[in-house]
Amino acid sequence: MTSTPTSPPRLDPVDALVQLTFAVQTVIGTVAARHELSITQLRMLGILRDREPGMLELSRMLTLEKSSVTGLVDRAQKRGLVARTGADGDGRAVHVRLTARGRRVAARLTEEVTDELSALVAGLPARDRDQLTRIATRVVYDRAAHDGIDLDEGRARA
Amino acid sequence: MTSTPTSPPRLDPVDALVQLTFAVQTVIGTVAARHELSITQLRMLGILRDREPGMLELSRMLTLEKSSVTGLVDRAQKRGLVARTGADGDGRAVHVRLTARGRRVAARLTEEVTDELSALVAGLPARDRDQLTRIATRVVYDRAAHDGIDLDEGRARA
DNA sequence: TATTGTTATACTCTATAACTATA
DNA sequence: TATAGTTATAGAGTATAACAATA
Repeated sequence: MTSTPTSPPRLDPVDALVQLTFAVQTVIGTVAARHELSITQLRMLGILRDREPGMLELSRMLTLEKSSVTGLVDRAQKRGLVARTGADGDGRAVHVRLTARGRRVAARLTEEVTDELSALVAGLPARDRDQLTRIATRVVYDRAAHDGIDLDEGRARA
Repeated sequence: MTSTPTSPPRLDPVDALVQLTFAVQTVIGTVAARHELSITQLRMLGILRDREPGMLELSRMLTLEKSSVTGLVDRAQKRGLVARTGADGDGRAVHVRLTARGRRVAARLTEEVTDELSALVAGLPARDRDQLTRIATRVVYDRAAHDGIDLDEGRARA
């Protein structure tokens, strides 16, 4: 033991970030499982809240192969959460959108994740919570810019 | 567009945390995939760096069913990364430990994750990186305490 | 009886490769 | 030819339930 009982714990920067991530993933996974959904399905529903992407577009957003997305959408569709719509002018393209039921489920998931993540950071001083949000936002935007992705692209509204 | 070009983006606190998490998971997943490992296998190897837990203990640390861990350890064992050792006094218990090869792989994974996560936060001012580490550490320790888990329990050394 | 671990079974998730249909 | 999407196939990951062995 090199630390005294009162010294604040100090994790390795990488460990801290990784373990924070696993904690958040566990929270999200628990919420998803409560609705018999996987984290991937939850992510997809989250994405579809304000977009109606094509399959390929969706695969890029989820960082998955298009064939994986076929199965993902198949299963969500079978459960009445999403629908495929034959698109605009392109006879090949298919767009994916939430059904009314999917929208209700997505809203509920958002609520529950918000509640549980709020609980996760409830022990932090308000100032630290703000810092965390600010810093996380910056990392996310920096990364998106680095990857040439516009986070607001294709959204229904800003 | 409600924001001016120069206003810093401001995500919803929950979105920011969730998206940061997905970004980190993507980084970890990429490193793992490079070695043909899943994130779960990577996590397990990380845990085993300084512990030799029983199967049940391991399942708790990974938040998985014990039967899931059986398969996980089976596959890692088949690849020569871990070994099962019949334990101390208890004839039922099995302990899991890294092989020499597993240890080398774990070290390499740690290195690569460190490099890539460093890149992820490289755009942040040093002060923000420190804040992120401090806040993440606190969340992780708070959560562990909340769940009655001692993060240093069972470790070879502090 | 309770605990530790494995086995049997059934899904979901994922990728690769080959395919269909449209552009 | 190129692009959007699906199908076929195979393996990993996961849970539930039933089981074996030890405590």
